[in-house]
Amino acid sequence: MNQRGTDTREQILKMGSHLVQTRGYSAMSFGQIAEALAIKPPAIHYHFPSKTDLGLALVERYRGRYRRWIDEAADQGLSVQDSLAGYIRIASRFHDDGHKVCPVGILTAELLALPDVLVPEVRAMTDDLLTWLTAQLSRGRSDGSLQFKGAPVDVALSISAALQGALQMSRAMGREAFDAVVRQIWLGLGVGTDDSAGHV
Amino acid sequence: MNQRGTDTREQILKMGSHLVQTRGYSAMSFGQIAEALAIKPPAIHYHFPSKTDLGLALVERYRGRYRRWIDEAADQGLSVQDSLAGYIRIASRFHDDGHKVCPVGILTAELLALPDVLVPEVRAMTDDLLTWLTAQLSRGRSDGSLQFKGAPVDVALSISAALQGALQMSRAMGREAFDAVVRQIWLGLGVGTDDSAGHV
DNA sequence: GTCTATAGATCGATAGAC
DNA sequence: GTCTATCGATCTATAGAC
Repeated sequence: MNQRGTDTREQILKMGSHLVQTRGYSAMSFGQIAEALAIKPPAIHYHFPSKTDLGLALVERYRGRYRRWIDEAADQGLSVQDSLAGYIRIASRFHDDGHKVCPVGILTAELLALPDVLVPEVRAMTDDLLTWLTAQLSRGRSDGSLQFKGAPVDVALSISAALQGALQMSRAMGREAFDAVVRQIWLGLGVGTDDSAGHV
Repeated sequence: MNQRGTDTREQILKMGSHLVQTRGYSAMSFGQIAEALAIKPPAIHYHFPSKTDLGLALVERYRGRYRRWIDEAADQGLSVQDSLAGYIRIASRFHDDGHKVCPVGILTAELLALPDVLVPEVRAMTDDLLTWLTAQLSRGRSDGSLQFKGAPVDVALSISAALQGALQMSRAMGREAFDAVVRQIWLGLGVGTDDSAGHV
């Protein structure tokens, strides 16, 4: 209820999310979060009893935000191409925002070092993403706005894997690497390279 | 020179490589390596003064092994398709060997948490991979064994990004996820789905 | 080459004052 | 809600015996 407290909890989540997407879950610590928020590490334990609890809250937060984004896109009645462009734009913004990577990418990369309770949550988050993307691809093939070979679920897997890998590799190879992968994604969907890739 | 010592150094590298590809560089520790090798942590410092030195040696090892693999493939005069199948098979074996991921994938995912001196080495390793793959794709397009849209370097980026992402995601979604991405890669290269994906 | 002993830092976590 | 104080574990690293 307390205004300050609620804000601190949110700031912890925000900083935790930032650290996960930049340094990874293993390299994220209460000390780093506390320093950034100008509080002491034990204060975090009041909001999240353990690091595992914080990790769980972060994954739930990612899932919630993603679900909200999906609902908004549905409410706006976006075309398949615009929906996909919006999805790709999220990844693009991750890169521009301090070379962040996809939460699914970093958390699956670290999966074997994560607390056990986090694993099913990461799986569910990945599943959310794939279910939505597969539905969009099916819709696009049906309405003729997309042309591609293979099963929609296979293409959804390929696109999300490529985007995650591209975000990670572009840290070493630069933004052009990410843009190149986006170009190939649109090419593979039979969509011209005009502005479909979506600029900011 | 000492036989035991040389062997220990090699075993450290082997275990370190395993830990990097399963848990990540941040989560890899001298303690874990020492325990697996039935030695004490300080013994590792004799072979590698610091964890950074071990990290550097591991990246050099990855690069060396990859270069050797490339040379062997070149010596055997493999076709483009067989070369690509071999490359994909490496990734496939990673997954089967304890759900390992691609070293480039995990190290770029953790790049912002790595010691500075490791960054250019990871970049060079990534560049090695892309240079070879781009050359293979160009050769395949020239000799007519591959058909694809876009620049060879863009396709190389897309394929390697997709494979890295697929290895990571398949930890959460199972091997079928990896196989699906491999199918789409071959489809995108205009190659039938016969045995080109390479079994084992 | 590997050991014991030890240092110093950081980590996640708890108790209890305020 | 946040603090100080403190704990035990783990981590990287060094010194010196064997």
